Amino acid sequence: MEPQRTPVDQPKSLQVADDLRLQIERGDLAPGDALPTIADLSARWGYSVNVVRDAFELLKAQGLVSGGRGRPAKVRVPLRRIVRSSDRHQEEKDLVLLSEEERRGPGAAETLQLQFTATYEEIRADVALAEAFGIDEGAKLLQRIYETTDPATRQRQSWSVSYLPHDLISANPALLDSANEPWPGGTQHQLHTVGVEVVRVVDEVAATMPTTVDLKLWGMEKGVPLLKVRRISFDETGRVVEISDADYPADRTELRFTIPLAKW
Amino acid sequence: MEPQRTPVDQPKSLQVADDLRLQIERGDLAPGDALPTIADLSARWGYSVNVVRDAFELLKAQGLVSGGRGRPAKVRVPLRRIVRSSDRHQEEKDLVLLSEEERRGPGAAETLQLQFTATYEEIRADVALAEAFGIDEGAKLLQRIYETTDPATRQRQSWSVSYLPHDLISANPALLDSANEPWPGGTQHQLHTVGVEVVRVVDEVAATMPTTVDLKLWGMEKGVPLLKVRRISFDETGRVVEISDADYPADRTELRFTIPLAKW
DNA sequence: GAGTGGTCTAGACCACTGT
DNA sequence: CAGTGGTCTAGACCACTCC
Repeated sequence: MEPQRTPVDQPKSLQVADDLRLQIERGDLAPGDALPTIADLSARWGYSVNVVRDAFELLKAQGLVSGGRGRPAKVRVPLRRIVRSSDRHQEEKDLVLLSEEERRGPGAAETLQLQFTATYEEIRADVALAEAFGIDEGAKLLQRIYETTDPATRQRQSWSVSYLPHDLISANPALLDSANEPWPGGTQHQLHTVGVEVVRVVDEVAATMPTTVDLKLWGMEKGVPLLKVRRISFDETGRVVEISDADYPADRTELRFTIPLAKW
Repeated sequence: MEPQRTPVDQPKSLQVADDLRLQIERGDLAPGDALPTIADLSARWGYSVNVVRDAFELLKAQGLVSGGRGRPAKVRVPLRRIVRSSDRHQEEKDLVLLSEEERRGPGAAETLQLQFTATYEEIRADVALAEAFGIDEGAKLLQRIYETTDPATRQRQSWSVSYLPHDLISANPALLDSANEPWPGGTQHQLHTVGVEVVRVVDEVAATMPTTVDLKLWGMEKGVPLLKVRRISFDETGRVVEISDADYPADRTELRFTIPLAKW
């Protein structure tokens, strides 16, 4: 007989992590349940405590476990997700963002109200923006930064920058004043007041991991991606009239796009 | 004078990681550049090598650094992203998925061809699916699993399950045979052959971190989220005619939704 | 205060890459 | 082969939570 090879030869920390992950996926460990302690697992497996700690860290990076520092590690319990729907193409108006079902369902008592801030600034188009708009570099743009926060948890729910060509909107000075936010009807309405009609919107969706800075800024836990949406708005002539970049934490956000289909 | 408090009191591993991150963000370290070696950084900071290793691990989890095992760690170089566009609501047809610009741009010589597999199976609706479709639990469904792979890198590019109520489509036996994939015109066309017209599609987009299993399955690196899309298709009567769940690796995928806007 | 996880050290050994 | 990062140990100390 040949000596039996170790079946998989996985690192010890992976063995421990996978065992716990399977317990979580099977439901043996339910959301909110405390994991066995590090010392416990260390003794049970006969591995160094650091091995178990590495396993915990891996599970946190995978978004399966939360906790720490004095508290036992727990199976992460999913947060309620706010639905960002393309039906209302007016992010500024999105102070109540729950879907119909959720608004009518249980727990709708505390009608989730998000705190809202807007900051305006006039800037000059850099190369990237100039190209995206199809305008000259250095052209004046109105930059607007929006941020929504859940007052209950004091956690940021969204952050976005949007750019509007200045000459598009200078006809209506009210548009240049952030004190008018939130504008009823959103950007669509704002542009309408200066004779621009948005007829098409393209959303590009990506996801990345937050940096250490982001984690603090958003009050996120490790293992939660950031959803990144670049929205480009076009008017009837195909001209780009607004570009916005928005970030949403993936554990509190669901993006919903409703698309009417062309008939076959 | 009071003794000066340490300005931030960050963990050493965070100090090192943040310093490297800033160098990357500033461009001092460009994509593809090798980071200083662990031993090097350890000596320079006067910290234990394990501290620097923790820093590297953090940067990998943030998707900023790739590498390891014999090779020096390097600043991650962004992959080319395949655009999944809502314009073509026929994932089965999406064998060429590059955007217009990319198809015409440089590097379009090797017209990216994805390998495609489909697996059909008849199943019974569980509680969740029954509710989602608004049909009885235990009703027959056609389950189709699609997978696309980039033959060049042998990496999986997408994976999806879709469900169709069996009684909807049994009128056309060809629909039950996976040998007919990829069906020209996709699900829309397939349903059309049995008199069903899809008029509305709702895409729900979320993002999570891949588990250890996913990492191997997709050949992904740490620090890359998975994009998850649930697509629900409705016919003229508002009935749900198809549900599909698709996963895409966020480093190789961009989702694009084009939405025609209602006039103000 | 007892118990939790988080950080860190010093040092060992290994797997892999390049030459 | 030398040099890289990956895994692991044994043990120390700390920050925090809960009783």
